[in-house]
Amino acid sequence: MTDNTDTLLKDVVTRFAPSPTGFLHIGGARTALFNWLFARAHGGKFLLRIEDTDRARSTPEATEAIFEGLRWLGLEWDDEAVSQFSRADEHRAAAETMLSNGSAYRCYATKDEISAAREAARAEGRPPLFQSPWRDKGPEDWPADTPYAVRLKAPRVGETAVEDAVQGRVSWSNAQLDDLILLRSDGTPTYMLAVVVDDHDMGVTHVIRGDDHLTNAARQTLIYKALGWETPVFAHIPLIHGPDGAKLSKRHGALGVEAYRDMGYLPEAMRNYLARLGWSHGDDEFFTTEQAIAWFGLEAIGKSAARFDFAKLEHLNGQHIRAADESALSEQIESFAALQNIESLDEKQRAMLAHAVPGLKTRARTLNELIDSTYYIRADRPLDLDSKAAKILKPEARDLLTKLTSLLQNVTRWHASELEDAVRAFAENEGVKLGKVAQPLRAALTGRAVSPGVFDVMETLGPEESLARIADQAI
RNA sequence: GCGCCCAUCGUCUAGCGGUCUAGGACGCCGCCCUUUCACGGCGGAAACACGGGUUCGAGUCCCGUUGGGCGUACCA
Repeated sequence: MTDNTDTLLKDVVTRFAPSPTGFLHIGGARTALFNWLFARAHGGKFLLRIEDTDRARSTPEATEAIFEGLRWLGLEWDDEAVSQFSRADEHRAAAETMLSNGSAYRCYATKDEISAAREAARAEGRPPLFQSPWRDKGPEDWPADTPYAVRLKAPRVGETAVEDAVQGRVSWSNAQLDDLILLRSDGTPTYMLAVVVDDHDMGVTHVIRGDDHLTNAARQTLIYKALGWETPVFAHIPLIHGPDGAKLSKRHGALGVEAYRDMGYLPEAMRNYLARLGWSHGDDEFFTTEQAIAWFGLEAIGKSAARFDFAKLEHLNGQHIRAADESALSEQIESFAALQNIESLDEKQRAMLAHAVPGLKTRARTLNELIDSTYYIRADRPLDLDSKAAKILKPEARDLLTKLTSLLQNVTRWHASELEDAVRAFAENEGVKLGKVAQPLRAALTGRAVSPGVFDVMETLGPEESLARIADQAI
């Protein structure tokens, strides 16, 4: 049983259609996630289409970055990714159909004429539309050997409405919608045409995208009508803004998803955080991807833009780190370290890591912090002490360590609890607080003033290494 | 300019006319736990943008104002 009221939807097909002009940014990732979640929630398909019709700006590197970003996020798409550019023939054929059924026409207007008309309209406070004089012309009027664009013959009266699954019914007076270009004068299809033809041919049932496309939905509805096709369900989701409420810019969140990977965020945490941005399921904040799939529905998507908040992402990431399976987390730590060109662990250290992970993971919010906290495992003797650790190891502290050594050598079972008993007894004997000996121990053992419990650290390190490190600092 | 959309704590949000002296989460503050740092637990400060309606009753419906966002290309 799920919360989805529309589970009976058959054969759901969603798609993510980025243009390969840069990395996969956070807004795109969220759009992809919603499409993926919706498809998975209904047992449908999640398709990927690369909108590469702008040849000048599209690059194969960007396409690869999008693939990689999606894979890292765990948003596997079904079927092969479609290149929109490769479908230009189909787009042109659709334009021909419209030309022949009278819903499109040849327009010979020049760029200058068009912009002059728009300027004039704007100056008079009218909608800045270009009303082509070629709209009602016939073959007898067409100039010979002159390139022309193909325009949609959009209705000039009445209104066009979009029944949007998240925005509700939104309508425009047709006087606001102009005769958009279908085919450029060089014969190449425009985005507006290509999207409609591709979504139709790919069998897309639900178009879930950013609400910056809302007006396009109205324009595209006109094209669907001209072609005699049924429109898909539209769902325009609110945009993500930067922390200052303005558009995401490079300064804050407009980073590629690989940047988040490099900052040490877990894919499952990203999915959780991104899903929660604009969508909600009651008071649930922390959830698994399986739960998100079970709960996801278009009706629970809000209408207002959300700001990206790193602090909350970090908190959620910490929660996912804590919830992560420990052996899987150990592997993630190692591959993340490799990514950062950190020397890989030897067998002994790997065993230590496995032993230490439970104590480490409650202390880290990112993989970076986790790696940092493994310093004492990867460090070679003698350890580099950070400034706080050096401060702790005053002469009297070193003196205590020296006294402690023989006692430690006699501990029969090298386990945290026995070690704790021994050290506590020692502190009591010396008439000092436990902290007076625990802190120097920590500094000697880890080179830091902060670490998991010292007795756990000693257990992880084992007697030989522990005693050696203590000896390094003892007097 | 024209069109469209949005508006609950600093942030993400719950709320779908009465159960709201507005709930949760992040962040912040305090206390507890404690060998450090975290984790965890407990408590606190913190919001219905404003003005009109409608209604017995409005955070919830309507209108306006203000603020913000998006669109307005032979880009996608």
